[in-house]
Amino acid sequence: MPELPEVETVCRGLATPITGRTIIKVSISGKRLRLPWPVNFCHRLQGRTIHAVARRAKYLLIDICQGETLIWHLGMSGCLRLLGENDVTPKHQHALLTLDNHMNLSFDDPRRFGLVDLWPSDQLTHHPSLHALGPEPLSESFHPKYLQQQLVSRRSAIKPLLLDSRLVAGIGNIYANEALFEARISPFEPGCRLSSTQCVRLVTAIRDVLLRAIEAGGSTINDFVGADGKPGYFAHQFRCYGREGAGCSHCQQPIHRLQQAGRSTFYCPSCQQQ
DNA sequence: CGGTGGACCTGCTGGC
DNA sequence: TGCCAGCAGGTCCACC
Repeated sequence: MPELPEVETVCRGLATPITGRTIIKVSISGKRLRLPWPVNFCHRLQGRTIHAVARRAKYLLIDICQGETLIWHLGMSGCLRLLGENDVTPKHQHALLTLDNHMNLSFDDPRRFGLVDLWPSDQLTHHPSLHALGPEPLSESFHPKYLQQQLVSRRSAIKPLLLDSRLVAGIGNIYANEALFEARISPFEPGCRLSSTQCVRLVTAIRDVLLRAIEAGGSTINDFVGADGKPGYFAHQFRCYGREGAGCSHCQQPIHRLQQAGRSTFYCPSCQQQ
């Protein structure tokens, strides 16, 4: 579910309502997520005031003052949202943070691929999950020349390369497919064979697709909702992802689907030729 | 070193 | 209706 635009949607949705609030009570399911729960997690959060909410790649960073930051990853199926006192408890809720205005920050994650960690704020770049991340795709450091430099020695196909967070952080399967479609580049093209023109088109397409998705509040496929519980609407704008057999919006030829490095790749064989 | 495939989990869908 | 296979937005690790 959550790729960069979905995490950005959650981040923006949480920032105003929770910044400045104090955590008065914490409970967890105790079920293991991708990492074990931090030692004394509940106790360490109680009484702390939320100072800021930010995003890095697909990680939410919640600064809880006194020099510590909550690192929160939603995995494949995680939802982090605000619930009122009378809202129904989600079926797979693993953490509940009660704030001093009696709102509850609820983390629900059926597949338990999510990650929660507590880390010194001034050491965030050394966190094992954050230290090797490449540039943010919406930042100025992700530009066509950078991309081409990174690809010059990479012989594998461009699609799986876009999912490598060391090269560029936060692009997932949906937006890799959509960006390559928009740039009219074959997902099977070896990275090192992309021309500088193609790199320009690809960087532009990645930015465009991500920005349009953020504007639409992310993509809801089965269950994604923002911090306010509302779904995202970008799935309505998918041009290739999940559209196997449907007509390409440019040439009307059917969209194909293949497995590539274990993940589904959707593409138009006519518009995205090698 | 670079690339692939499996593992981690649960839930949904479609076919029989 | 019920069972089963296949699939899913992410990341890490072992293996070639």
